[in-house]
Amino acid sequence: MAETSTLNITQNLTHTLGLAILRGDFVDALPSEAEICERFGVSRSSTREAVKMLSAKGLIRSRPKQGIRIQPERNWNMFDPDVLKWTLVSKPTLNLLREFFEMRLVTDPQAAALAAQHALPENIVELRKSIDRMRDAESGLDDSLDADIAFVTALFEATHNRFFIQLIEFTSTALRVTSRYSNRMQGVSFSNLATCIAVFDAIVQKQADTAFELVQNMLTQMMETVLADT
Amino acid sequence: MAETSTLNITQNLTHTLGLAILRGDFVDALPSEAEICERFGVSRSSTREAVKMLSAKGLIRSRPKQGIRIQPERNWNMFDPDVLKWTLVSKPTLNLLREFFEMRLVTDPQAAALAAQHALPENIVELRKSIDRMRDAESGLDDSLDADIAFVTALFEATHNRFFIQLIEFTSTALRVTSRYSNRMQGVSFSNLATCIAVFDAIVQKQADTAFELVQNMLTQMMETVLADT
DNA sequence: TTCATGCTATTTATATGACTTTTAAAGTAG
DNA sequence: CTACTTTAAAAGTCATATAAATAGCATGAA
Repeated sequence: MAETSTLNITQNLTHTLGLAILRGDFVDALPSEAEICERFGVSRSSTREAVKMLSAKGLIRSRPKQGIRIQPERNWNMFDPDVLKWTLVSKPTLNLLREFFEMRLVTDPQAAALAAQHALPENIVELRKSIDRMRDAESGLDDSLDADIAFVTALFEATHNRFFIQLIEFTSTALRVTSRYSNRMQGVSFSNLATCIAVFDAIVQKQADTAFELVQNMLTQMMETVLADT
Repeated sequence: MAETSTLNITQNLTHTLGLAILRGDFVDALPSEAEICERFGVSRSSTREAVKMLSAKGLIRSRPKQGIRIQPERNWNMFDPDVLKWTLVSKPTLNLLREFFEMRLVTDPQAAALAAQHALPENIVELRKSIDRMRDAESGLDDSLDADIAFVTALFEATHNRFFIQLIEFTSTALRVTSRYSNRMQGVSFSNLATCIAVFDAIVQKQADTAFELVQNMLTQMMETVLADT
């Protein structure tokens, strides 16, 4: 978690409206600025700032006379951690999980392969640390989810590709939210310690193909478990 | 293009500041709100709204007393079309192109495979239309870049996976910007008409593996051409 | 010294009101 | 029926006042 602070008014309104949009509470437009102010008891400044934030994430668009209209889903920035979180919280369907896995099944094996090619000593250090944490987690000395996320983080950082690195937030947000909301997802990430060690070894030895296949197999198996009774 | 309107003050400031951040004009913090107002001759409302937009994209974070600080690059939402555009415009390096291709080399073949599995009749119609446009483009009756983007769009829509669909904006933004700023990228997308037709056929016949390989080969070849003299 | 506690000044956060610009839709002239 | 004009609704912009958060300093006790 670590989200220390009490959210301020603007942040609060942003989350409330964002979640409401994702939940489908509004058909194709939001109430006018004035009405939002009244309904939520906040000033126009805060309302406008919240609207700007949601615009920046592609959810809405506001224009004079037309009001605040919801954008077609294509424009929603699904890789934005907030948007992803609102999506997962509001519609945690099996279908969404399937789509999420379809994406990871592409990105994660390739991340492992790129890591094997581009990893620097400091990346190896981080990977080793995360493996240690996973080992600790097995004996209850560390949190399993946090350890998994640390491994994914170290793995993706080792690719030295900014687009893959961006996916760290994507993946960890999804893991955190789903693990909190769905029993089905408990412990579903890189929980297999033995395989992770094998991936680590492959990366150290710069065996990209091996790393690729190990991760691919691990995810395929995981996906089958999670989506078993579709 | 089609971006009809003159940008308003807030949008303008957002782009100016966003680009400046990506260009590295600010070390680790932006000037204070008050100073931004003065320097750009805009009101505080507009300044704050622009700041909120950039915060929503993960570029900055503003807190009382601390001011407006630039976030670590990990938090930047690279899949946001604006952020991607600013990145490409400000640092169109060969390395960035490499990273972009590494990503497409993973997503596009898998998109083709998923399209073969999940495409509905309407998706086939759109794919066919885009192929027609590419054919037109060859004889100068249509714009080659637009036709390519139409193909990518139809392809990714056919996956029926919202994360892949999100990548449409990512890919088309990158194609549009790079083709405008770099001669090296001229005509670099799906320009090979014959292969695209083959991909289309594979999708129609639900041959996921074939579609996957065709796209992968096409992109690999394209990548080698573009990154030839690294 | 060293650590905690309270003060202060700076910067963003919030609220309010006035005015401007954009634009969909109604109205009007031809 | 078309093309132009008017109107009014809603967001866009500006200015100002006040509140809240907080980094850094100062003060004082152990």
